[in-house]
Amino acid sequence: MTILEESGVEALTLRRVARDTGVSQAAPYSHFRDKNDLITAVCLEGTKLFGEYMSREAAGREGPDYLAGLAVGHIRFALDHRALFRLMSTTDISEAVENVADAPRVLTEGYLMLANGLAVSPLLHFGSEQQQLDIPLAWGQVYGITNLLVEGRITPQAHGFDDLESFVVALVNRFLQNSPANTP
Amino acid sequence: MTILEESGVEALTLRRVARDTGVSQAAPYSHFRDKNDLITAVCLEGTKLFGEYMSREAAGREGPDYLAGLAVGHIRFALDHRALFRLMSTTDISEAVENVADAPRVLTEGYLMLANGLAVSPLLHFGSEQQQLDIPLAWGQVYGITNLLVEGRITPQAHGFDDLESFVVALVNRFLQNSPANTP
DNA sequence: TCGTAAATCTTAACGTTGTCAAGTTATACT
DNA sequence: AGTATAACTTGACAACGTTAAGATTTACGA
Repeated sequence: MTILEESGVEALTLRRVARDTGVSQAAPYSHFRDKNDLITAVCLEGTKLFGEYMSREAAGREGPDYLAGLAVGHIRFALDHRALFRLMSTTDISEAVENVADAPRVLTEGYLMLANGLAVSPLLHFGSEQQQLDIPLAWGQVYGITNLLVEGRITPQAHGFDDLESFVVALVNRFLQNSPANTP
Repeated sequence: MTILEESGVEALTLRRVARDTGVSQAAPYSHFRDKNDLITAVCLEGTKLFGEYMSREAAGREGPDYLAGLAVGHIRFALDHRALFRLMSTTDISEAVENVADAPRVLTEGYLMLANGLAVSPLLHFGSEQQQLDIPLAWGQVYGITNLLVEGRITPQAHGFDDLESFVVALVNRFLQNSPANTP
């Protein structure tokens, strides 16, 4: 995970890991089935860190603020660990999670934490049959903004904001402002 | 681009391209500076196709429907060409675009077409100073939903829809329903 | 028409990677 | 004490990106 952030994805190689550990080229094969297994393990680590980011930002907040905190944590994690986030976005760890002891904990952290946060947010206290659409909608909103920021396709500066924090907060407020719970 | 869709990204190799063309291993270096140059070229091709998808779906529509068409085209392209979409999402083609003759055309197609579509959509006819936030918000919404669908993290079935089309239409309608232009 | 310059291709080689096979050491348990 | 299991080593293979040196084709002006 250190390699990933210092040298990028293309440097995350089995031989490099072995070299950095001061061990021989084929040694990692005693710990990982193949390279994909290494990547999966890194992604599982990332999932925990991801959950920590979101928990930290959302802690102590309530209602819409809780949701905003999750979004800020989501985006901050992605920007602090771009390569890891990209890797996690395109890696299927579902079959690996089934073989992990603390699978439920891993699952409730990370992405599903956002879904859980949505489930208890005032965004859904509206009673419409369309309300279940708000879960993928809000999830996709955060996920999409995160991706656009990570890939540099949008920037706070291009929209008249000095720092990331204020930009994200403005976006979240604008998003929540549009939600049916706040426009009855 | 055919290789990409039939065998995935890891199969998109200079040597494979040479082999499939019936030419020798180093021949591609007469046409591409390096592998990254190959990828960039493929992404440029993809950008045109991307624009065609969105144009096709949005053609003949107006107002909110135009925006919905763009979204459907966006998502349909990504699902029809997953590997290509993923590659395009994580490739910076900005410096390549500057050296291409029809740069403006390429730019207005693809991602920026969505932004342009937003600029003329009723979503922004509200006069608020926050309106400029709606561009990244709507862009991120479509982009995020697309990613979640491509990576299989959400499915139409999981939300009670039979096919993709109806699911996307419902999402877009729900999204537009929440926009300030429609909740004055 | 001929010759030259550019574009395109070929072969050969280098270093790096993922992966496997065989054998070695160390650790732990009966 | 002996053995099984885990962790490691060396060595090798094919495939990849990339470069160098040279051959071939093509186009085009003298």
